[in-house]
Amino acid sequence: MKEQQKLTEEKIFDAAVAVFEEKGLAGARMQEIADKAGINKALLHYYYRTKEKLFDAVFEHMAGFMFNKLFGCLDQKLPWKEKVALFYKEHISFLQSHPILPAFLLNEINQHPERISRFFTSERITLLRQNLFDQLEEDMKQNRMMRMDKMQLLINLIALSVFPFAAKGLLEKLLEQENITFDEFIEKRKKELPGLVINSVKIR
Amino acid sequence: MKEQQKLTEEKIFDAAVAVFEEKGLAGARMQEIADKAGINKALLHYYYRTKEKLFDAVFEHMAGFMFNKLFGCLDQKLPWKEKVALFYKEHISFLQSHPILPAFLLNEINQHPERISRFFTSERITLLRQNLFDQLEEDMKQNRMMRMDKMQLLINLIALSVFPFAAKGLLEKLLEQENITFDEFIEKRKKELPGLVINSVKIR
DNA sequence: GTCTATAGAAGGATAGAC
DNA sequence: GTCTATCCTTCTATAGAC
Repeated sequence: MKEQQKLTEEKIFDAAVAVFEEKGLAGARMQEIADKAGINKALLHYYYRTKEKLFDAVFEHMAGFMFNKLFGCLDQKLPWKEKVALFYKEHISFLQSHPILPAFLLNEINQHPERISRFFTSERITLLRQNLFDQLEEDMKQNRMMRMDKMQLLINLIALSVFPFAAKGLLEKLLEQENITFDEFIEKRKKELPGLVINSVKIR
Repeated sequence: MKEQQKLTEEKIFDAAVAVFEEKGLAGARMQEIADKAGINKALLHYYYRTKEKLFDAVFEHMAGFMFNKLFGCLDQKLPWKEKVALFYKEHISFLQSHPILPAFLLNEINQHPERISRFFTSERITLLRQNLFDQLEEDMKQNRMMRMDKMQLLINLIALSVFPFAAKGLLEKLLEQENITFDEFIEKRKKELPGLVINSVKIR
């Protein structure tokens, strides 16, 4: 009954997450999702009507997961240096648990940018300004860091952590030649990035 | 005759580049490529046999285009500071002319990493070591820059320029709220990145 | 709620005329 | 070399029994 239904719907959803993450909307097959969930195709449509609707549910969930986590780290009330340290610690650990999530999201967003409008509301941006940009402005005014465009700084912060995951396939090929694993590379990165970023905006 | 054949094959190829770049292998439709080339589906198969083979030709060409340009900038015999300046000038200008190329390549590489083995040979890596890493090692030894992992530094360099393009759809949504266009954002970035990167590895 | 069987559409590929 | 017409597989979606 209710309990069993929950389980089936969940099994479908989890299988859909796995397949969509790996293959994307266009490349995913309903049959593969059904197989992975241990049920048949008809049940997918019973619970989610269409492939698109199933994908929407998956995308919505994963995008929320990612962005809430990301903004969550940046919203903390902490001095700049500590905020950077916390951000990379938390955020990269999150990415290590979900290594192909960035590639999936970036690709689907490029395909249909309107999908994320709901996550980048003006309220969300206002919050970002209050919790991050105002703080940076204060630090710059006090000469505690180099004056620079705050949005550029935010993108730098994110690029340095997210890009290696978005380019995981490429990076692994590159690292193969150096006899180092992706995980080792990321682990080292997690330690080095905070110092690097703080250094990059230091006034000498 | 020969001349006309060249033109048709070229029209197909160009149309295929446009459609595959936008939709990816799985999302692209032979019909759309044919329409864009101004011919019919049958001709696609006459020239390229299968969708896969057409895609292979497109991918091979675009990947070569991207990586040759990228490594080309880094191979120059120039002091570190000038190399960084040249790299961002050349490389970002290239990306501005091909803004959706990174997203396309990264996605297809994640889907089939073996496709790029041919571009990351041990010879190519050896060249990179000689032309970039050895130089960095020398600069570090002379205390002209902070000691750090050279591969990490290379990825930082690339992440900062490539990520905004790989995340173009997302970034545009974010910038919308700030009333700034993607192009303006990139133009500013092109000016600011060299100083930032050099600063980030400076010894104080 | 879950299954089997199948409809129906889409898309890749080919045959054959010109 | 190029076209029209069509085949055939794949995939989404539904009908209907249990």
